Amino acid sequence: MGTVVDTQVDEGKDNEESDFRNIGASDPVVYQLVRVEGDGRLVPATDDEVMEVEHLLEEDKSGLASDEPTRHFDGCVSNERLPSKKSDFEGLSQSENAEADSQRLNARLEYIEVMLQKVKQEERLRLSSESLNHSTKCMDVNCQTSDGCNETQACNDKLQPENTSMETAPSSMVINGSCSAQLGSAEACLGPANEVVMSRSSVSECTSSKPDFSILKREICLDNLSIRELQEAFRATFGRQTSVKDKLWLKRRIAMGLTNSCDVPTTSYVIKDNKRVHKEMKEEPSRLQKSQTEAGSLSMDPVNDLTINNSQNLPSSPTDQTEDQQVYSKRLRKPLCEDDEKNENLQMEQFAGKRVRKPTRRYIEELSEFETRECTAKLLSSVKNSGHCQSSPKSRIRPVHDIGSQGISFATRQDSLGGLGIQVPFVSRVRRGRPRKNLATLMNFVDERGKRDVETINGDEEQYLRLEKFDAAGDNTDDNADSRPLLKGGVRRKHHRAWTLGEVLKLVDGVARYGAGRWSEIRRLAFASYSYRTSVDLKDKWRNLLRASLAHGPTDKGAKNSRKHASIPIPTNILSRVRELAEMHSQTGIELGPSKITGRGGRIVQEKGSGFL
DNA sequence: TTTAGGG
DNA sequence: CCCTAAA
Repeated sequence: MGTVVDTQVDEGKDNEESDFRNIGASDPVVYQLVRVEGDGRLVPATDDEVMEVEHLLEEDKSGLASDEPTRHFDGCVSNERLPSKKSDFEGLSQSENAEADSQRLNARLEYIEVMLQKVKQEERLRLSSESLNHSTKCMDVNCQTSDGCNETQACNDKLQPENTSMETAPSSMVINGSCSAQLGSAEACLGPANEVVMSRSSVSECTSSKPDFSILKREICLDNLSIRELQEAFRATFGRQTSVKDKLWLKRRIAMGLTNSCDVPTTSYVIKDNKRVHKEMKEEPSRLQKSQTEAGSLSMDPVNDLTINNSQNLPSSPTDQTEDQQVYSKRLRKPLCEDDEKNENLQMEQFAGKRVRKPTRRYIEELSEFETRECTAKLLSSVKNSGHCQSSPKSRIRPVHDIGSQGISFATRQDSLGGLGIQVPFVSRVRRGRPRKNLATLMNFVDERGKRDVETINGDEEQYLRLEKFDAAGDNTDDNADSRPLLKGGVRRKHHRAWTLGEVLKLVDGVARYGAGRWSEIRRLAFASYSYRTSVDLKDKWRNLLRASLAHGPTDKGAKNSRKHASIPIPTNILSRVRELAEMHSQTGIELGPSKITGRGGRIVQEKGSGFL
């Protein structure tokens, strides 16, 4: 048994790995102190490892332990990369520190324990009177399955990590079919450890004998707690009341508080270079292992670790699906009874996937505020997401289809939210305009030259640069202007594309040529290369130009670049030209009604031409 | 679909 | 930029 926890370190399995370590000021890998049975010493272990151990413990406890599990375990572990870091840990006397730490923790836990007990009681009474449905059921199931199912599935998960088509999904899925309840609950035991159990406490088991128990040997299975209990725990932990009713939130918070760390189990993904990288702190080892390599490259700094887990941005490729499946199955750990009406909130969990940062309590609390806001702000409703944070009954039933159903790919961008540099999903707006409807799917593959336009980097200079580019490159076919997938019901907004001087010029020219109002034509002819500008855009822009020109100086001399804010300071000359065109147009429009038509040939342009050009 | 306007 | 009414 004890051997199990053996944390071997492989410093630089591969370069990436080592880089990862070096770069990250803080280690993204979560360590838990695991008490090695036998000598009782504490050793740091990754969640994955703990997870492994858990199975064993579980078995032992249940007495059903057989050699098989162990065998699996060994196999798994040996294969794992065990990314534990020995050197960086807590200094030399890690075990000592650990001891002290865990003691403090224990104290707290005990307190909470008491509180919970109390609440439990009440809860029970209440429940009994209500003739519980799920919760009770769940718990029961939990008991029975915790031994057998658990390990079985766990092992399966590991044994066939790669093999994950719908059909071959881990046993859990299969089982799910026959008795979804069981499955869900079965995971409960594993779940706690992975999901929201405080680390740094000796690993203990979720006893099957006490399914109903949230507290087990220094470990609290928050998963099994009711909201109320969680709140209670929260209070115990933070010393203040909370009205939050979101279980996940509470659990996370509590876990954070107890562990005094932000390394609360949460899955997070990072999308990088069109590749989705998983950063799973407490997920299946094999997966973790795989992703870590990639993840490593991403974590240039702690901040990067604060990535939010969101769906993939690429069209679901086979691999993606596979991965999702896996994740999905893993996620099953969540007891059914948890789902409740909180599905929505569950998604918050993903945004809460912040890590690696000074785990001060203060931070934790602040974070909570932040998260809350953030979550509500963008409720990612992709099923997938919900699947990540927790499996909802629904998602459980239809794991894969969600990918397809959405058919939308997500991209992430660095969001400055809270200055945390969080990865948030790109919410894109499908252009209503005709141009790229169909391109949407292709967009992802289009190389993003146009992307450099990305949000006016630095205003003016950039603008001008672009102008030049425009002249040089002439046509930058970037159709994928907004390859930002749209969020389900979210606010979709077309990627804001600042107008470049070049565009403005073209527009003006176009107007001069074809006349204002013939936007579609202008667009077609003059903006052929700017697929992202629709006739409406042109129209709007023109309107703005006009407004600007008239505004700051019909006198012509008005302000040159009285624009202090964003966009391009449109050169006065252009503005005046605009105004002229406008005037001319109004004239021609009214008086030269017919000429307007002929204007095409006769070129009202001339007039304007004389003025400029 | 394209324009024109309001938001 | 978005959304819509009109054409």
